[in-house]
Amino acid sequence: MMDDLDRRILGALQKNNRLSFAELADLVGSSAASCMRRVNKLRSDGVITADISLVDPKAVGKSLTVVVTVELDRERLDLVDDFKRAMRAAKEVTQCYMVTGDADFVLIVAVEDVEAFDVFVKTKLYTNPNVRKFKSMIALDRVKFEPRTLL
Amino acid sequence: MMDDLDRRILGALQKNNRLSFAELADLVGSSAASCMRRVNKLRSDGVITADISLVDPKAVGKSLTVVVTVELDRERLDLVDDFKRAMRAAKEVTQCYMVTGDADFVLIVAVEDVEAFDVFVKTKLYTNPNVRKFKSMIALDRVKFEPRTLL
DNA sequence: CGTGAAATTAGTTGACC
DNA sequence: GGTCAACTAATTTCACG
Repeated sequence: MMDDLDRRILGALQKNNRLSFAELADLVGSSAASCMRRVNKLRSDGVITADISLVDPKAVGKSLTVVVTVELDRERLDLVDDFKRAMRAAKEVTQCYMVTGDADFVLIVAVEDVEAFDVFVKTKLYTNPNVRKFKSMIALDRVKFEPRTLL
Repeated sequence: MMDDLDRRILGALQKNNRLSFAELADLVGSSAASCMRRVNKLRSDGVITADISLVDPKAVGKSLTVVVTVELDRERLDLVDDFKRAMRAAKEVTQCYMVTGDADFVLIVAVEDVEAFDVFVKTKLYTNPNVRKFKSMIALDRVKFEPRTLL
């Protein structure tokens, strides 16, 4: 299973995955060889799901982030699955959570501008017969974005 | 500024940043040298904000994701800044958006379990005098998580 | 699990078209 | 911007303790 050293390694790689194994070993207090073995295993085991660059949305013209809460008409299992599929396929949707509470789904939508958001709403939400209502909250500030899962 | 080749490079690196420049060049239809120059510039220009590993939350015991909407008491600028600072400092908060609409802030909180979420709520929200109310929506399914900013 | 050494591959720099 | 060559640094494999 996973020990504390693995957790420290994951903590470091979630901040920076371009460290050399020597640098990583230094950070977590181990040896480069051990770090390499562990990191490779973490990748093949699917603990590390991807290694990616994060891009500043504004720098690439996606200056509008919108948080959308969605209520489905009724929560029949096949309708829910349909909606999930649609959200996975929607390029504007960077994150989608199925939730309990006031809403059924929460979306994080990244688009160029309000026109592009309008297009998204009209083509992906209004046209979906399962969507009963939705609320849009436009992000004024992306205060924090650290897609980490442990410290 | 940024041309189409830069955008293709960013698109590729947002899926996988462990490609060699030769592989990257192949993918985007350019040369390794050109890719290296561009990627280094994209990093130094802050277009690429970070290079990180994504970790499966369940694999490391953070099986609970909660979307929290927060309303502040009044939106005085100093209070807003205080709240932002607190959220940036809160290890449980992986994302924080300041928004318009029904809420003032939307948080994505990642914790081990409901007890840990309870601790978060009590120490970071209830004790904050600026927080008027908040609503928690527990994620039943992390349908999509692609922290990309362009396709 | 850690070390060190050898082989391989990738990153980096500079000269050139 | 592309190509090539040369150098440096990192990854990978292996033998060993």
